[in-house]
Amino acid sequence: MAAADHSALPQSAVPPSGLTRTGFVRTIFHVDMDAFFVSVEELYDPSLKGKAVVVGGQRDERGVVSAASYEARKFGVHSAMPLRTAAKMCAHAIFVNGHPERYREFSEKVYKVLGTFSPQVEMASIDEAYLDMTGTERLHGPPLKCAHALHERMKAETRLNCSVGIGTSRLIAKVSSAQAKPNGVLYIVPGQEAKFLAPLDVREIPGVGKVMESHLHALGIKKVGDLARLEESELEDRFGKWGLALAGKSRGQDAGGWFDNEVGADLDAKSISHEHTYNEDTADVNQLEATLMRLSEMVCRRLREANFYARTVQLKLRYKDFTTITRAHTLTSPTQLDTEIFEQIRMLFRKNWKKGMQVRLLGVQTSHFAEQPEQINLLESTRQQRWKDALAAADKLRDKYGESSVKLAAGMRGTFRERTHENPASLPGKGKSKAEWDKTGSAKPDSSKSG
DNA sequence: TCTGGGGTCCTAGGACCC
DNA sequence: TCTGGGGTCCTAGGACCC
Repeated sequence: MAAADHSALPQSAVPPSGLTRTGFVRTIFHVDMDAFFVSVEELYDPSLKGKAVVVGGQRDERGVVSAASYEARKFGVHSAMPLRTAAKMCAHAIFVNGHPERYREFSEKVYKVLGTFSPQVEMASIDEAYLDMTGTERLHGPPLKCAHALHERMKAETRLNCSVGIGTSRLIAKVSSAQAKPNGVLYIVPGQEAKFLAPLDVREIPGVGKVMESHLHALGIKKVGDLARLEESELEDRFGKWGLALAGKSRGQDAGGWFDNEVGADLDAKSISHEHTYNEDTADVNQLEATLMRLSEMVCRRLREANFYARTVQLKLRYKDFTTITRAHTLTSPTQLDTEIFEQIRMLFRKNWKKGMQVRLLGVQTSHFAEQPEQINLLESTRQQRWKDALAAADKLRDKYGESSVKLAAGMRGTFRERTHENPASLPGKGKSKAEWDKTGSAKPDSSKSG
């Protein structure tokens, strides 16, 4: 593609300057809950209020911070920081284990409140959402008034604070909600997008992380305004497709990829995975394969819930020194059966694990989903049906009595050993273990389940 | 400071086909 | 013997987000 041929840019779905195809200015809200995990924990334990709180695990554990209270942030603690680092920076902080069920529950409450303002709601993660409020002025009044009403209703219904950003694109809404934090509302008037963005650090643009930031800094580009002054063709030459999107973003446009989707468009999951990091590295084959069995089961269970059949199975293997490999295999016939997924995973593991090498993390990922597997011969399919029935029954038991109540015989041997000394919390009667954190809540809440 | 878990999207090379 | 290009699928790795 010629660099100057901008007609090929991916801007057809949303024309520049926030106009819809029919010519109206789009009004997008981005609603972001303030310190979501911490705030939910405070509702369960009010004594945490106003204190330095770190959610994600205990101070001496292998792991990272999921969320930190504003009090803890004053000491430099932020999410994704190792727990042990956080403990050093903020010795008096209170460390709290995460409770994903609680967050999912509150996420659904949030979703319900948002649904009373617009039919086009899209949960972008467990604690943030986009709303298309285009054309709702008659019903809800002008954007700022509406946003304040939303803010109040959210507080009344969930006892949680949020921040709201309003703009003519997802990008502007998202960036402005971040500027509005905490507990604020910010409206970027149509036409003022570039002016609003110009003084911000390039890092404020969603999609610009550590690496891109340092590339840009090397070019002397620090602020979004610097970026906007550059020629699109130069950005494209240097950074390819991404550079082109970046040029659009610097002017406030939803250029390319997911950003161009209509708000609320139904996006099917592309992959389902589970992984586990050991508290202590191990080279014990039994323990390793038992973990792979357990991860395969967890993944397959979710495949069945979603009625997906996976064609591609991927093993993730991280050694003591943090070097990480992934090895994938694509099946001729898609599946959602524990035994078949595990068989592939175990083959990949045996072929690629360097025997005796200490392992830090194992992961199982499935992707390339199909609705139904191609039908194979009759004998094979009745055999599979029996497995399916058995697994459905097992899923039900797990719902009733907990994740650890049912085990397939093949996974028994090493599994028991692993569970007893590495993971006592997952024994019957002790509730869900941290290892079984299941962030399905990060996807859009499933209204068919909740209502 | 010693680095979680669940995702998405992009790149790049090789195989294979037309 | 030299010389193609395009398209699609698969795999591995990496940046990024919450």
